[in-house]
Amino acid sequence: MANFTAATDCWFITGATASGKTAVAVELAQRIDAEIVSLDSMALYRHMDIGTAKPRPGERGPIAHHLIDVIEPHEEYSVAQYVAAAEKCIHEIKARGREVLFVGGTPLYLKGLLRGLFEGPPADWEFRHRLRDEAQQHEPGWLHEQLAAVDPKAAARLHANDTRRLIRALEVYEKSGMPISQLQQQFDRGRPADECRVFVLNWPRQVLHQRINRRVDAMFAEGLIDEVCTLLDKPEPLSRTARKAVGYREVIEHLDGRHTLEETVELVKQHTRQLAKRQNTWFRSLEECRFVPIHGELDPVKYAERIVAMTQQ
RNA sequence: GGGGGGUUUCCCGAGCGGUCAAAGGGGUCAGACUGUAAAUCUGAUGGCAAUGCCUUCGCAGGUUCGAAUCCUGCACCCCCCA
Repeated sequence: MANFTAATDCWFITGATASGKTAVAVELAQRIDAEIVSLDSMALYRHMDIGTAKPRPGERGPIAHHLIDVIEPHEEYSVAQYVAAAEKCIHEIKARGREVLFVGGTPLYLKGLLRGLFEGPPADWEFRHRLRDEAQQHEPGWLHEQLAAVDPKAAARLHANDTRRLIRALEVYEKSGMPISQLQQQFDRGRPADECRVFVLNWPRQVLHQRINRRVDAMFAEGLIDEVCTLLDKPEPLSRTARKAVGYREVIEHLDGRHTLEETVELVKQHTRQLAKRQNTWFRSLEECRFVPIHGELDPVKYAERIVAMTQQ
């Protein structure tokens, strides 16, 4: 049985990084009388503008945007916080009588909205660090064995090297007394694409790569390096998420003297392509997604209208 | 001109007579992913009619039952002396 969530009847425009989501979304929002909610784990951060390709005020048109610039670069965040914040947005926007249009390329957040999250304990970083340190004292498969003892079903799904997920599974068991495998069952069931409005802008791979390359060059031209310097000058250190964002991580390494500027630009392009690839793996795996093939130059009006038409068939 | 080091599979780089289609890393391809997700983890990666066959370690020869590994010559690159 498919599950219903607050986002079940919302609209979504997603797709790999640099696929032109913002432009299409602004056109679509005007046609369906929607407000936009960002579906992007990095646009949440204030002061990270260039490297996240955050839609600038000028690109947002007359449309209200939500969940952009809501946390500081030193703050940590989580899917659960995101989903909670997004559901609040949904209720408020609906109360104003408008449609809700999610726009962005963070597939985990997408899945969380579409299928809901299980009620679990929040992250306990002290616990995680302790477990991680303890694991390092033991043989490589130790964490996996620990989990297999309390939650064999979860252990069977996780690779012995998947430290992060093994630790979270143990954390859930420790805090709630329940095996994570028992709590997280709703996530496997999706809804058929034609019952949803989840649209994935889908470019031929080579063209997407060209768009990525051009965008990365533009980011450097617009001052990505200065933006990173400003972030590093802040009294609070960057959060682990912010620090590892594509574009930021490489520039930090460059400022550290690890790569030349030229190498850095190339690395950012390469890592952005890899990100796009992983995003597409997600979209292929989610039955809710409908792919919108893009040909030639992106014409936002044309594709916004095409998407509206797709929902009227 | 003399002496020394080097040339390895897409890239970097180990290998220094058999167990080598060749470690490791990168890239690429594919997959996973529920409180870090632009993160993290996994698998594949010379070719093929594929429990085997064929091609590959700068080029051409040679030694050997057997060579990426030893010898000879040639080409290119680097370093030192002149």
